[in-house]
Amino acid sequence: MPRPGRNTYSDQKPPYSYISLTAMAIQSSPEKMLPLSEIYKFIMDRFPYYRENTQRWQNSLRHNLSFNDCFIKIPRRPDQPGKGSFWALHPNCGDMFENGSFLRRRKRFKVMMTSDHLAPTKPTDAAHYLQQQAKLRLSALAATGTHLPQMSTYNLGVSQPSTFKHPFAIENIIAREYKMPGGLAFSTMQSMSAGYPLHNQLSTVGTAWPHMYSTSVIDTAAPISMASSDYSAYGLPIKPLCHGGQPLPAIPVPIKPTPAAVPGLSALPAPIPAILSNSPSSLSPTSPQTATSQSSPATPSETLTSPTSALQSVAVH
DNA sequence: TGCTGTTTAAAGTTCC
DNA sequence: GGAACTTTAAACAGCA
Repeated sequence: MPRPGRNTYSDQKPPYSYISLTAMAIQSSPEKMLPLSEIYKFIMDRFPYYRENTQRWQNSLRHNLSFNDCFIKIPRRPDQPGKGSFWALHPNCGDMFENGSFLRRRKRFKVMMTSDHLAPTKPTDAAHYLQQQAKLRLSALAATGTHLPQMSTYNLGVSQPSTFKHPFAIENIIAREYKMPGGLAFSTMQSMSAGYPLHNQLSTVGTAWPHMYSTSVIDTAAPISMASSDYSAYGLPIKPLCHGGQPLPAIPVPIKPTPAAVPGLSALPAPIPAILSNSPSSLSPTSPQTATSQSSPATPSETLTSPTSALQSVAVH
């Protein structure tokens, strides 16, 4: 494995797996779905490390898209000509990274075939479901007078008109707790919800994640619409995560039962596992080793802790 | 022709 | 130490 150079911070390899990078890109789009080329673009825009050896990592990324059930291929509509399909996140893949490490998932997301005829059980059903959701998002945004660019020229900034805060939304990935040397932790999300300016935290971000291109930090400084009333203690949303009130087709399946796993859970539609899985205990700091293992030795400021998964569903009807 | 998508294989890394 | 997961490489087919 090639290691990023140490002389420059910005070209360090980000502590994210291709899965999380892809999820970030998808979540950054208003429709929560992107063509492959836009996923490439998102990653290269934000992580200079990935502006080199593009053939290598793009091949890996395509492999991940095809191989992992958490990504769903959505065919283009006739009015969306272009190459390739759109890619979306499976609605229930939100807690894949519940251990706080975006470098490695604790459990793999697997689509379960259920007998529930009300739930879309096949990937094609999920794709159709997501396509409908994308339409609804656009309709809702259009109703509020929000202009959306063409799909091919998506605004890849983090300030999206949608209020949906998926765990993979880049603002959520950035807005996580930082474990300070000595065990002191502070929550960027708490600061944000408390109305604190982001400046101090952002400077921390710039130090902690130097691999992230500076413009993305600037992007993060853009006003993030996040009503503090939407979040309870621990930064968890009060509003339930729902997908049009429909049961969701799949849940993340641990390969091995974990202590946190509830027996028989796989048989449930589990509409809000992403929230439930982010219990306060799961928000406790985890080893920073995971997040920095592939980069040069971590500095104290590079220690990462678990994300604050602030989920908020977009209001669509 | 180049991009996209799928599949297989192998090696490396991390977790339990 | 084994299992699970990630990364990388490669081959191949389909499509715009």
